[in-house]
Amino acid sequence: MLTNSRAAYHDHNHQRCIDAALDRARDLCSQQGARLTPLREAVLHLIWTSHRPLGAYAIADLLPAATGRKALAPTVYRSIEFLLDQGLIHRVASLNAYIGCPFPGSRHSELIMICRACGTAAELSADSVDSALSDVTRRAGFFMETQNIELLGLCPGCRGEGGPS
Amino acid sequence: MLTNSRAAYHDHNHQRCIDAALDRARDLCSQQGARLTPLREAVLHLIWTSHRPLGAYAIADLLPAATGRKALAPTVYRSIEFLLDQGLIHRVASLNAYIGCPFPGSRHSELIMICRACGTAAELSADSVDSALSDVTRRAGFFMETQNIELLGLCPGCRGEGGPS
DNA sequence: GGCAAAAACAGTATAATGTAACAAAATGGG
DNA sequence: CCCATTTTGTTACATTATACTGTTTTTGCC
Ligand SMILES: [Zn+2]
Ligand SMILES: [Zn+2]
Ligand SMILES: [Zn+2]
Ligand SMILES: [Zn+2]
Repeated sequence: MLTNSRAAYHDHNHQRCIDAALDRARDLCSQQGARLTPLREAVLHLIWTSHRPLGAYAIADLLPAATGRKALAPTVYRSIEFLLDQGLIHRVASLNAYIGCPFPGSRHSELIMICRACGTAAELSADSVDSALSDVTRRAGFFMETQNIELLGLCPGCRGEGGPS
Repeated sequence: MLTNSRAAYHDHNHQRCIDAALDRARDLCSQQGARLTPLREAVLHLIWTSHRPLGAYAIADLLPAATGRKALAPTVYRSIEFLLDQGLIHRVASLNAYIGCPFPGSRHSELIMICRACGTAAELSADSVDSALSDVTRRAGFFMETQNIELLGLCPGCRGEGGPS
């Protein structure tokens, strides 16, 4: 089981998350011959500002303060497309928003747990889920290629405060 | 394992799918004291026209021919909201579209298999997936409430034609 | 360095999806 | 029938995303 839930859901030194993500991104891009330009890196940095998915127009609003240059929708979406292609971020379809991938480069299933109270999202990849999915879909005659799993619920912190026991 | 993949992915008498869905809808709504008005029933009927998810504006375009009255976005979205609340349809977030639920009324996980070639979507509910998900999310400290699983791949028909063996 | 090709970026306009707010009509119980 | 509630119609607008055109920047090559 591979997950960043520990960091996402508890107090932690988030600067280390950011630094690690940017380091991984630079490594991966140079390996792939992909160009992590200042703009793209700024967008990735913004997405990693927190563990909450960030929308494209929110990124556009935040970019000027981060880079000094203003950015309109197409510019932001081009960067997002690049980051998606490189596997550095994921799109959260149910929120129309984007979240940094904590383990890019490694093949992993895409399962996102979203807290409905605080909005924090953590990613999780587990063989047990993957094999259960492969198994039942194959029995249904379906050849699964990609998966998009978005779970809504309560994170450990928000569960304590007035949520279920 | 509960699924409508057999019907969705193979030749079948689709009129029976439609009739059965509308019958179930009428039953459930009368049980719940919910009002399945002509408009709402027409929207449900349109969504059941095929096993491909249908967008809200496509429904708006098709409604006049189906009912004689024109329908604008808010009207369509209100009917959609009603049908979602009653569990008669599901929203497919990755497509911004809506699909009829083949087993409304019964508690079931929401797992949709979408063929990227023909667009057909089938629903599947399996205990093995549910328990694997509950297990790994609980271990991650997450209290799962609702799930939205959208799988992309190839249906049996499209897999044969030039797809993988 | 100078130059051509490719890539990235900027900007305008517009498409597609979804919602807020209020008016009008239908429904159903006294 | 009369009133309260629900449903539907209508206008306006918000949000998310893309098509397209031209400009700038970068890159590889000489
Ligand atoms: Zn962090
Ligand atoms: Zn990931
Ligand atoms: Zn059918
Ligand atoms: Zn269903």
